[in-house]
Amino acid sequence: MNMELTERKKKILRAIVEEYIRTAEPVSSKTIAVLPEIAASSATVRNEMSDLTEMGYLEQPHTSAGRVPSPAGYRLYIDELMQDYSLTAAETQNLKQAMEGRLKQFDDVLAQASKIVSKMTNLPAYSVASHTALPTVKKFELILAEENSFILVVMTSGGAIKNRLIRLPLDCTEQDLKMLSAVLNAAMTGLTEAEFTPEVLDRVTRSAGKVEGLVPIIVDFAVNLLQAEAKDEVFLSGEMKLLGQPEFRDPDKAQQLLTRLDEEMISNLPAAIGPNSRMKILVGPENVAEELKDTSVVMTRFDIGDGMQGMIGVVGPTRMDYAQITARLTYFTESLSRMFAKPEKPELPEAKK
Amino acid sequence: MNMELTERKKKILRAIVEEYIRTAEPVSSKTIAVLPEIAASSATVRNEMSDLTEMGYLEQPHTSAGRVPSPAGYRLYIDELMQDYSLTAAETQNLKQAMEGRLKQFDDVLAQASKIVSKMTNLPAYSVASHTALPTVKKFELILAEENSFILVVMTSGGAIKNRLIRLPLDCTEQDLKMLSAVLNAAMTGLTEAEFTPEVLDRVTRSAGKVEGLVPIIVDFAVNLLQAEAKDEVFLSGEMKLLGQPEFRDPDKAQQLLTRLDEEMISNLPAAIGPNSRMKILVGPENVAEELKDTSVVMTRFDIGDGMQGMIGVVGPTRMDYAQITARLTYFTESLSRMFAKPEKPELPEAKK
DNA sequence: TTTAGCACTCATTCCTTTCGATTGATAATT
DNA sequence: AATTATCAATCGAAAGGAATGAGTGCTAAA
Repeated sequence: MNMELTERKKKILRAIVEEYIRTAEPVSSKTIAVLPEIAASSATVRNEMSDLTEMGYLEQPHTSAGRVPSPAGYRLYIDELMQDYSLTAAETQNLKQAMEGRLKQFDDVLAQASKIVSKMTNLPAYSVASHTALPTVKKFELILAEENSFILVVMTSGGAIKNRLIRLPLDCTEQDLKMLSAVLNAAMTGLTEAEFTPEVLDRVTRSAGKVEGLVPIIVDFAVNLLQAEAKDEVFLSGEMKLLGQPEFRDPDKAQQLLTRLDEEMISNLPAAIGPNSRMKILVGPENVAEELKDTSVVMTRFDIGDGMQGMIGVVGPTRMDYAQITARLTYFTESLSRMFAKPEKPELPEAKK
Repeated sequence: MNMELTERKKKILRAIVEEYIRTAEPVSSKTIAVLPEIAASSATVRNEMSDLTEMGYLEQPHTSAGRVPSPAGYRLYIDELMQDYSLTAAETQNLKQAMEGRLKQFDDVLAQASKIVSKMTNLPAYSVASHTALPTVKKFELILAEENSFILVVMTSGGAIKNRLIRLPLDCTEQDLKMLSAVLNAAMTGLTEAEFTPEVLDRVTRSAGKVEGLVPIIVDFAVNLLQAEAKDEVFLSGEMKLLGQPEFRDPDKAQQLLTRLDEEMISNLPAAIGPNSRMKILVGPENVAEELKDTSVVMTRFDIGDGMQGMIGVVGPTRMDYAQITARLTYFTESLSRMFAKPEKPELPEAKK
C-alpha cells in the first residue's frame, strides 16, 4: 500500500473534511467520487480512503459507514489543505454593519467584540486584553466627597481608573487629603504590586501623620486593583450557540461543557498562542483543558495600541468551518486594528471597565 | 359531581403537586391512595382526581397516564396548600457557608448574590438593584492626569462613581480645570438627567471660558451615566442549571429559552412584584414574557439600606419546589438585610461596579 | 359514600425484519 | 500498474408488531 501523501490523496482528504464540515455526516466514497475535482470511480476513492485511514487522517465510526476526519486529519487540513475563504461582498457588508452599530463608543470595545464575533460566527466567542508588562500605579487622587467620606481614585499604567468611596474614620480636612495624596504619589507610583515592600509602606505611613490610619485602606485597594489588572479580563458570549450544533444535541454533554465554559477556563487559553503568530488553531485533543478535548478553538491576536494586545477567539465543534471562521476573524481583527490606529473621536478608550 | 373544594380534595391536590415536583412524572391514583394522610382506595382518589381535573386544577397528558398539575393547580397550591418548608440545621449551615465565603467584601454584593442563590437553588438566579428615585449628579471632579489628558470623575446620588480619561483638545492648566469643576458643581449637581435643560447647559458653557470645549464632552458622559444608573443593573447566573431539569432535555427547547434568558429579559421582571409584597411567584402562563410561559419565576425583595431596594429571583420549570425555594430565598434575603443593617467594615459599599 | 372489579386505552419496551448505504475484495479493463 | 466494475458482506437506522403494564373510567356491590 502506498503510504505517500500523493496530490490526489490530499485532494480527497480536503474534499472529505469540507464535506463533513458541511453536513456533519460521515462521508462516503461515492460522494467524493462524483466531485469534479476528483473525477474517479468510487472504488478508486475507496482505496485512497483506506490508505488515508491507515495513515491516521480518517476514522470510521463503524464498518458500514463513511469516513470522518480524525484530529490529525483536521490538523493537516488546517496547515496545508485549507484554501483561503474570501468573504463575499454581501458578507463583508453584513460584518461591517454588525460592527458599526455597536462599536461607536470605544469604551467597551472588548466587551462588544466577543458579542459581535459570536454573532458573526454563530459560535461562542471570547475576547481578552492581554498585558505585556506588570501594571503599576500611575496616580493616586483623594477627593473629599461628603462630611465624612472621600473618594479614592487610582489610575494604573494599564489605563484603568478605579475608585472607591471610603468612609473617614476620623476628622480630616481637604489639606490633609492633599498632603496624603502627595505622599502616596511620591512614594508609590511606578511600582508594581510586588514592589510594595514593608519598607515603602513604612515610609509612607510615617509621612502620613495624623491620617496614617487611611494608608492601609488605600494600599489595600491599590493592591487589589493591581492584582485584578494583572489578571486578564475575559469577555465571553454566545455560549448557547453551541446548543445549535449537532454534536451537542445530547443535553448531558452540552451541560457538561457549558458549565465549564466560563471566564475562568477561557483565561487559560491565550497562553497557547505563540509569541510570533497572529492566529492559532487548537484542534480537539490539542487543547490542554480536558473539557475542550472534543472542541476546537480558533484564536487570533490584534493590536489595541499603546503596545497592548487583544485576543479574540471562537470555540466550536472540531467540525467547524475553519476557513470561513478564520476569514471572518481576520476581517474583524483587521478592522479593529485599523480603528485603534486612527481613532476618530478625541477620547482615549477607557481601557478597562 | 361535587364541584366543591372539600378538605380531602385539597389534601389530594397538595399530594399530587408535591409528588410531581419530586418525580417530574405524571402522578397516578394509586401513588396517592397509599399515602398515610389520604388512606383511601385508589378508586376514591380516582373519582376525586376526575373532579379536580374538571375543575381545572389537574391535567392529563393522555388517557392512560396519571395527572399533572395545571397552572391553576400550582397557583392554588402556592396560595393555599403549600406548607412552610423549614430549613434543616444542615441546610442553614450550608447556606451560611456559601454566603460567608463570598460576601466578605461588600463591593459586589448583588453580583455575588445571584451566584449564591443559583448555587443554593440549583436553578438560574438573578439579582437587581431597583432605584426609588431618579439619580442626580452629586459631584464632578476633574483631575489632571498627564500632559494632555485629565480624568473626569462623576459621583451620583445613587452612590455610583464612574470615571473616564479624556484627552485635552487644548492646552489647559490645573487652574482651568479647578474653575471648570467649580462651575459644573455649582450649576449641575442635584439635577436629574431630564433637568439638563438647554438653559442650564448654556449657562455652564458661558461660564467655562476658554475650556468651554470640554463642557459637551463632560455633560455627555454625565448624561450617559445617569441614564445607565436609572436603568436597573441586572446580574444573572447559573443559566446552565436549566439543562439539568428534565423539562429541558429537548435541546431545541432549551436553546430557545436560554438564548432569550438574558439581562434584557430579566430587567422586565421586577415590575411584576407589587409595591407591598415581599415575595411574588409567577407561574408559567402568568408570565408576561412569551419565552417564560413554560417556566415559573420566584422573586423577592429586600432592603439594601439608604432606602434602596434589591430584588433576587429564581427561574425554573413550573414544577419547581416552591416551598423549598421560597424558604431558601427568604433565608438569604433576611441574612442580607441583616448584613446591610449593621455593616462590620468601615467602608460603605461601592454601590455599583 | 366508598370500594372492588374489570374492561379499555395507550405509551413504552423489546424483538424482528427490512432496507439501504457503504465498504472491502476480487476480477476485469485500460 | 493503475483504475474500474461488480458483488457479497456488514451494520446502523427505520419500520413494523406484539407483549407489557401502568393507569383510567365505569359499574355494581358493600
